Amino acid sequence: MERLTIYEVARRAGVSISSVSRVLQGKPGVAPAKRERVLAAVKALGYVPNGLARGLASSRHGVIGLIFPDLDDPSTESGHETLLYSDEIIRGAERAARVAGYAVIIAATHVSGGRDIARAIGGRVDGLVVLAGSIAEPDIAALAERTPVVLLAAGRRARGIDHVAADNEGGAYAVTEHLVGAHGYRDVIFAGGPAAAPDARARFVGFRKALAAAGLPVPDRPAVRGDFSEAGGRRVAGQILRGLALPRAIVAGNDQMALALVADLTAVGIAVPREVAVTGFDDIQLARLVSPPLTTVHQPMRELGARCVTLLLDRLSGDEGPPRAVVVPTALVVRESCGCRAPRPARVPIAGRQQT
Amino acid sequence: MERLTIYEVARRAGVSISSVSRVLQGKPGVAPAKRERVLAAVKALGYVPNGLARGLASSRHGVIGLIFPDLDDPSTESGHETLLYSDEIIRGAERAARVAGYAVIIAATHVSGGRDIARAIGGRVDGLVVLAGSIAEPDIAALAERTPVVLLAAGRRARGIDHVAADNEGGAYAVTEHLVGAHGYRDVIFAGGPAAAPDARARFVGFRKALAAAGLPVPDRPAVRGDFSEAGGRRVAGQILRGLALPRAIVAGNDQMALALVADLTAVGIAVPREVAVTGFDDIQLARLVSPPLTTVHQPMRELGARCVTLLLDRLSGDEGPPRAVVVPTALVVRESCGCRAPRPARVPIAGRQQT
DNA sequence: CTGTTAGCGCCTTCAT
DNA sequence: ATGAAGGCGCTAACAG
Repeated sequence: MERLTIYEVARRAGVSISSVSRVLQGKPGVAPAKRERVLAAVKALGYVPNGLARGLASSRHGVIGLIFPDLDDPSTESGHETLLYSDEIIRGAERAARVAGYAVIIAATHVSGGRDIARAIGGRVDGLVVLAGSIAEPDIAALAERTPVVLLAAGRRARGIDHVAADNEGGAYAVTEHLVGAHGYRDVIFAGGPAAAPDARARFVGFRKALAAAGLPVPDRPAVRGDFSEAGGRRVAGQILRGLALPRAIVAGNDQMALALVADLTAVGIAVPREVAVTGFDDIQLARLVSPPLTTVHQPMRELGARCVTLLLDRLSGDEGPPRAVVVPTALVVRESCGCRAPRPARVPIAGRQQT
Repeated sequence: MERLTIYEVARRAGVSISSVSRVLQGKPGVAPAKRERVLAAVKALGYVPNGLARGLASSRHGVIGLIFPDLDDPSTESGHETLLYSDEIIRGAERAARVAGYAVIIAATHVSGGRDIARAIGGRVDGLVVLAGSIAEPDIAALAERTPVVLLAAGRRARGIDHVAADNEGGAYAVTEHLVGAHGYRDVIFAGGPAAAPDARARFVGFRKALAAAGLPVPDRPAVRGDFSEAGGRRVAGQILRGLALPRAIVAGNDQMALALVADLTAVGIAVPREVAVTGFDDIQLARLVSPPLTTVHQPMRELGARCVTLLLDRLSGDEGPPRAVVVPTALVVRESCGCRAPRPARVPIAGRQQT
């Protein structure tokens, strides 16, 4: 692990470091022969330019920071379903970044709050993608003054900050419409998420609009409310079973709740979707594995991550326009929990079953 | 976003840049009064040291690289269950790193293979944590020559490279023993993962040992084999239903397969666990949401990520000892798919059900 | 305790 | 087309 610098390469190739630098950056103005020799030397030595020095000299980090909430931290607004997808978001962001020659650095906000992350990665990135809930709004604003920032999935778009979000309202509208339209259910309720969560609100809005469009009575607020977690779903199930009249269909605020709902409903002998239809939101992996497969709304997490990065890159390359708000479309995924009959994979007849 | 350097802070505080530097690094040897003034200036200016310059000067990036396979890339050994957890791994790694003052940079390997990532982040990290399957072994070896590398979840520990893995064998042993011991099942089969996957093999080994310990016949290879994916699980279900005699219990190579198995078995009217018990491996979130809740083996993904980082940090701080192989314990999670009766949450009697 | 002075490794004018 | 030389912002000896 000896130090290997551009000087070494230059010496090996018998040229000046300038030429090496030029070749490495693919800049023109280097004789083909020389270029070959440099390349050969680089390969022979296994030389990789020092990103630090390179960045310092060009005053460009080549790195984008990704800030997301610390899941284990009880003080953060956790339970937010977005968290479940940070993996996908990260991948989407990473890919978009790499295409543009950027790396992605990640940081989870800690208890201490947003001030920390400034120190943690503030000095080593060109820009930041901040997941909603990871940093308090005032802190974000402060951050945004010194660094380009794109907010992901925040509700009310912070003033003056670029913003990317999934079309929660449209998605909720779509499922609800499917329920009342395609299936003709009239008694449909919404199992909401945390009152504070922007996504949860947007979904409820979509739900109401769909109801209104169908000429059905529009509730002022969710019939029941969970917290986007499995526990929330169970609690909601309890509420429904205990007090409410059983509705014909339930639009759950997210898949986790929907799944828990289905589980608890089924456990007490209520058939889903025959007696009660249930839909989710997010399209988590197991939504299609459970029985019945969950009809839900797909969130393009990867694309969300990617869009954040491209937006950020635009800013980095000098885009000075007014703050943008990008809405990434969601998609209705019809499976069976709504009452539809999806084509099931052919079942092979059972061959031999010994024991019982 | 004007440039703000240490000089500005020094001027504002009426001291030399050295003092500012010392204060910022928490080094001793600065008069309390001066220290205060510096801190005040820093805060007033909102100064954040440039990580690039800092790194260059101290020849320490303060960054750890995390390499994992690109999921969408068909050429990578995907379907590997570890991938499902990269999120958890990342979080574990990030936290451990942050505690030590390091940031984490991530990169997914692309089709092009491992050579790329060297350029991508090679020059900007102090060390690398490489998830198995993301880079071909020879490339890893090459990498490890220039940078400290820790391998995560690789099978045969590459020669001379630090290595961290979950106790797959022990976990498989534990579930299997539970099945044959606690439940007394004798006809137990193993639904394997990809033949090449090291984890899959280790789990099979544990399975066999448990069988041997119980005095049962030990198969040479998995009765059926999937690929760790949901599709794999379905395929396995097909095989079992079609050709094999139905066993009393199935130890699936991972949760995804187990879940798909349960779904397909149930779909054709086979009761789980009454007729066939099924167990998984990994303990993914929904393992406990499905019905019946899945008995499985918990993989401490977060801890795996953290251990990789701490191991790496040891190396970075000069540990020159022989390569280490850390095995992180797994844990049996008994739920219901094995035939156990977990305490179910109390069911509230149904209040009012209108429509049917 | 404090300030001065070299670099860290590379990019980038600027001459040649 | 090519090389020489001056920073980029900071840390780390080194003198005071």
